[in-house]
Amino acid sequence: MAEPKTNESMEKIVSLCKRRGFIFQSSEIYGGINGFWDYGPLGAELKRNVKELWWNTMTREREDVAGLEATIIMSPAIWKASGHVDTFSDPMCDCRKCKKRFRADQLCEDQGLALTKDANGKFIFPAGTKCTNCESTDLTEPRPFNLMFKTYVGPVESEDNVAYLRPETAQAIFAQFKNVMETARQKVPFGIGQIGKAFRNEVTPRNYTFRSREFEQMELEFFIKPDEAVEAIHGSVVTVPETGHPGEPQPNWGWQAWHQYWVEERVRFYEGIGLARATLGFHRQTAEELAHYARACVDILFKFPFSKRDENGNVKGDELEGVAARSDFDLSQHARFSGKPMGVFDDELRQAWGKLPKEKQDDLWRRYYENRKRYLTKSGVEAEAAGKQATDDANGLAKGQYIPHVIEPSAGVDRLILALITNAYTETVKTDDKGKSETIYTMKFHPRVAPIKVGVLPLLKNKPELVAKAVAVRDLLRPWMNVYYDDGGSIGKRYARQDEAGTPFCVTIDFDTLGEKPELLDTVTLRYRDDGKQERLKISELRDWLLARIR
RNA sequence: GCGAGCGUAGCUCAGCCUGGUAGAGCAUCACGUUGCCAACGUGAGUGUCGAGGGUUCGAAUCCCUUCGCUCGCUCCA
Repeated sequence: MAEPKTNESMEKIVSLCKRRGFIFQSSEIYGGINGFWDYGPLGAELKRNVKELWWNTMTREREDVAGLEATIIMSPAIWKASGHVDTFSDPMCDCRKCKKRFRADQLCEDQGLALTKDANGKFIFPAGTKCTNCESTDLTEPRPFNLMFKTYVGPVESEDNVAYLRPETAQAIFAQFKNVMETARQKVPFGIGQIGKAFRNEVTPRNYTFRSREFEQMELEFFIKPDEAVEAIHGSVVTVPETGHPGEPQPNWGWQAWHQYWVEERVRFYEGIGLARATLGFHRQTAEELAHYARACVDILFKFPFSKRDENGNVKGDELEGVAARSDFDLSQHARFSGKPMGVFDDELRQAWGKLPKEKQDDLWRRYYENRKRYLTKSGVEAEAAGKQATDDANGLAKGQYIPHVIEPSAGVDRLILALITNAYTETVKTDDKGKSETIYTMKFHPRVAPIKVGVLPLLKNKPELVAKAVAVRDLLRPWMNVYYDDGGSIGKRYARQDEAGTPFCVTIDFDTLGEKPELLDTVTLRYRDDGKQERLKISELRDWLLARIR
């Protein structure tokens, strides 16, 4: 296994990305804008390929997932229900003396004080508030940090028409859950997939494109039955080992099996586009890290050049994707805030329930009741109302009704692009006959994601027959894949150019193609990017040969 | 947001200390050449030296502000 690349190589990677047209800084001619990035010609192709592979794998090739493409600006009520309006606007302050940063409300609380607001809604520290680190009272005034981009719908800027650019794509899926389920004729368990832009006003965009303010997500919300329903129908809920792929989905899977299934499915996806398991890392969130409603969350990490080493010198990696088991929190929140029912009716559950012995019914009823009550209480519903609502919910379960739970594999496209780029980046030192050495760069992309699939090159450009034949081969392949034709400079230089672009195959039209050796008429030289090896292939077989390797 | 460092051609960088209106290598383009891995020849283009302001007869060079990048702190639901 290759050693994780170091931070020095990061600078060279950034430089190559610009030089070859993978990634540019946004608005560069005006001095740039922090946290925003553009994809150049090669980057745009790479990203399209990745998104298309995700879309195909997650939706088209599955019976149980449907797609969605929702708007970026949605009703602000969505962000109240999701909790983003509250958690994304903490007041922050800095200590001018020791330079530590605090959440202003927590800082006050730690000292038995309370943060207040003045008449204008500005946060005010109570007298005597000091830094808990160095005891200094020289604190900057508390400023609200809103991590959501704000705008106004309609031409008048007033508090009544504030809207936000979505900070994640997931909520649109929950909001359209019912519509999608009905029109796609799906039944739980099923999923809704979406690819789209999201925006976060990050405090510090860092590490090249890794943490950007505008970014793209590929998210699946996979809706499953609550474990109590599975147990009612199948007698028990099967659990699977916490490592390894659990195999094809089974009807008696509970959230734990589905969660493990999606973690492993996602790892397969990454392996399928060239990220070996050894380049990935995993982080299973601890009970303290988990949100109160979450059952589990496994982050899939990639070992970036900038990733930190732990005390043992091991690189853990940074997050590409989080696979979260989010219980029924999201749909429940939208049911409460919108007043619209988010539950589903499950005939199989209704019939199975009727055949259960009384003790089993009571046990399941009680457990479902407790879960619902815990959720409602945690969400601030007062005890009596929560008890009543939970009773209704548990009675609903007995009639075949429940709010689906959800497993959420949520991936960052731009982070994945950066992972693919750093993973592909390879330096080779080459020494020529005269002992002069130079470093050559190869982007070893998996053919499935490579921006250019094949370079088509006439051996010499001053031989019209070679050029004409090469143009014909280019036009033959063009409807099927991204082809790059190049006749500039020497053949070696053109190979090198394609190596830097990460083109997995080059096809050279030479004198044998024209029939200099009659038995080789209409064959071409096929050259591999990674080892420079060559073989001969008939032009008539070229298209299928390439398609088999790039799909 | 705080602190430190940096910003000169598409890329990597020299020049800045000790002010006198800009250079190298690579890359790019054209023509020629080239019988398979960055060959060669000739020619061409490119910078308001990140931006704005100040000091000065004169600023890439000194000072201030600002934007961007890197690192540390912080943040990352």
